[in-house]
Amino acid sequence: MVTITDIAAATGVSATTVSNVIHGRSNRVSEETVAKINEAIKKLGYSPNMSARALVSRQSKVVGFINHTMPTSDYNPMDDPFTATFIGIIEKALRENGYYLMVRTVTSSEELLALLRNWNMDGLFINGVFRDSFFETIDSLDIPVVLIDSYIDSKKCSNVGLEDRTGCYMATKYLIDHGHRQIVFAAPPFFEEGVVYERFEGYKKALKEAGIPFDESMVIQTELDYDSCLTAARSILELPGVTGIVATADVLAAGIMIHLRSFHKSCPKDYSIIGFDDLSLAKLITPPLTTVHQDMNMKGSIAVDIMLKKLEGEPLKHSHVTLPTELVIRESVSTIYTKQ
Amino acid sequence: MVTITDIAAATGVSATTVSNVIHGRSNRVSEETVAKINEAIKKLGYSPNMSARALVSRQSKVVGFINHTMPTSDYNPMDDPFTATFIGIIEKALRENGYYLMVRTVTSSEELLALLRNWNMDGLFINGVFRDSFFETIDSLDIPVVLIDSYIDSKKCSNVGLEDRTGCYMATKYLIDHGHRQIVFAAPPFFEEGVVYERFEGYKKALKEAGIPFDESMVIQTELDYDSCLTAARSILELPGVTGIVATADVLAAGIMIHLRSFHKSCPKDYSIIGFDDLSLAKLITPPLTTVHQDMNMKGSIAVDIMLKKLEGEPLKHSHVTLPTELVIRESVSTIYTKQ
DNA sequence: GTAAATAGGTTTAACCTTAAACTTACTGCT
DNA sequence: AGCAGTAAGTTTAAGGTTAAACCTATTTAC
Repeated sequence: MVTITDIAAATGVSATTVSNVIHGRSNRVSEETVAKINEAIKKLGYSPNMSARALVSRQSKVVGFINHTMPTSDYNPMDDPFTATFIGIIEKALRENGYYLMVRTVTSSEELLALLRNWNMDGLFINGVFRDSFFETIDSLDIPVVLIDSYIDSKKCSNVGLEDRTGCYMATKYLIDHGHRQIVFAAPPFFEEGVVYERFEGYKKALKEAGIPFDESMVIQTELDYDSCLTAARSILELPGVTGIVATADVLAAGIMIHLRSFHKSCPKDYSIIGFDDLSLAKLITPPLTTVHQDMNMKGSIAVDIMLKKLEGEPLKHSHVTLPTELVIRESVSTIYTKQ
Repeated sequence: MVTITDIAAATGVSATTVSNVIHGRSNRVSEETVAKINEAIKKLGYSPNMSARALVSRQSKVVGFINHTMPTSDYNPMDDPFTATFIGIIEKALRENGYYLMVRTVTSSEELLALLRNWNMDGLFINGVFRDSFFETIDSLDIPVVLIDSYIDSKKCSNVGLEDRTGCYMATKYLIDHGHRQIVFAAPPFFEEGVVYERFEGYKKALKEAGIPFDESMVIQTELDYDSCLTAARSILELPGVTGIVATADVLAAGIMIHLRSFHKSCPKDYSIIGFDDLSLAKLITPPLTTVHQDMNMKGSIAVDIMLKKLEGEPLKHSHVTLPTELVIRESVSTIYTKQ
């Protein structure tokens, strides 16, 4: 391993002088020496030992991407295509700015705190649903934190999220405007807080505005995998009069659609379905899925932009960003003409 | 920050003794002291400073997940759903064994070497196509390396891959067995080496066995995004007599399928299509896609298993693992009856 | 002409952890 | 009694880097 001392020895100066050159403090070093040192660095192939730097400077240049899950869950958070895309985007931006990305799943506050002590991380992206107790831990940290899709109110932590409520409101309203009155809300079982809660509120708001009474039995809780969608489809079949379905994820919409078809119910003839996310999948299924679009690239680049500004100590005005959603109209919704 | 010295002070012993307890070398410490120290660790909330450990021990407990791309490319390697799932799987296993995962994209040997010097990584997963020069660098490393889907022959590096050739052979043969003779091979433009090359060989082998002359014009090079699939579909339409399509990715198969439909060509009536990967997508499109299945969870867990064994210094017998593929028959292929 | 400032450095100590070498008190054996 | 062996530690040095304090020769200011 080539160290700063090796460079110093090779150029006949002290380690500190090499360090000064590396950090661009060249006002303290003659041009000639700077040139000599840079040459030696190149020739000997020196790169800094980040551990030593972290130890002395208490800054590691490591940013964590944290997934928070329940201890019991063996759900793979990376199965979500958005999480993955997101990581790709932030890794690139961090790298271009001299930072490194460590990916980690934690199940408790203690694990998170231990992780931070382990690595002296400079900043944190935190993804996933979490309880209030976990939030308190996050809010007490003194490093930059950017939350993703979190609905917890914090002065310190930034958040990058979506107009979930409005998005789902638009989707539901679109169905209502097309004559649907009996509309199922299909979602994974996280109604108490966060993204699903907000979307649920949007759904209920659209119903209320149209004077349609909210019916608890219209809520279908389901996991997102293919088999769970079958169960969801069965439940929907048992509800009389349903013509519309709002699903909080495209995979859910697509899964329900395909299983309904296996029961000889077609979309949009028998059921009109709207998804959420606008995955590439949405265009590829038949019929193409009407869905609420979210711009993942935007989400990623805004999140990393906030992080980098925080890391460089720039003051931020808007650190709670809520990105707009957009209803993308394709062919999974039909109009119902009611006799009147 | 609570350090080992704080624990030492709190319990009235030396730092070394605390270190010994932490590392389970308790034969050198009395039971009473062990208990006292453990209590203090818990109470004060000590976790080791990994930087200091790495500095002195030259082992960082960091494993890198490296994507190799061309410097010019702004393709996001994480957009591939497999890469993401893979990362999720290995992160979990590494975590359970006391390791940390750093995700990084590199574009050259120099970047990789610098990264290794930066962090003293203990091991490396390397993903993506790479040239021979890059391979030489990898092969010269003295830490465990597990390659993913690489076809470069190395004694030192392990590899976890797929029976790509056989998979694509089966797909092509399946089309031939169903009466198809004019079969397009659609793939991204990496034919010189690696995964695509192997699949291409499988395609040609099936053709040859059936006595069908290979026709260069049947090869369609295309990127995987939705719009590129349109171009690919157009090219296919211009080829007279084509009835079958082998695509090296499900997204490609699905994209071509949907665009062919926009030209009023249906699958499997006008074109029979086979994909590769068996993404969740494959079940959700219409018609459900016949495709070559690969078991990503298996791939991930085998890869991380090899890595962990290597990290613990266990000797390995089989470190080049080629996972079998399986043709999953759905509904995107029809039989052609030729008059004779 | 002399003090002050500046250029261009060097020396030292610290960051936290660990391995190696060293110490001390006691037990057991002959 | 004398010695080896062991239990239970401690001390020291090292790992690579950096900030703070220090040093020396030359230049500038008046």
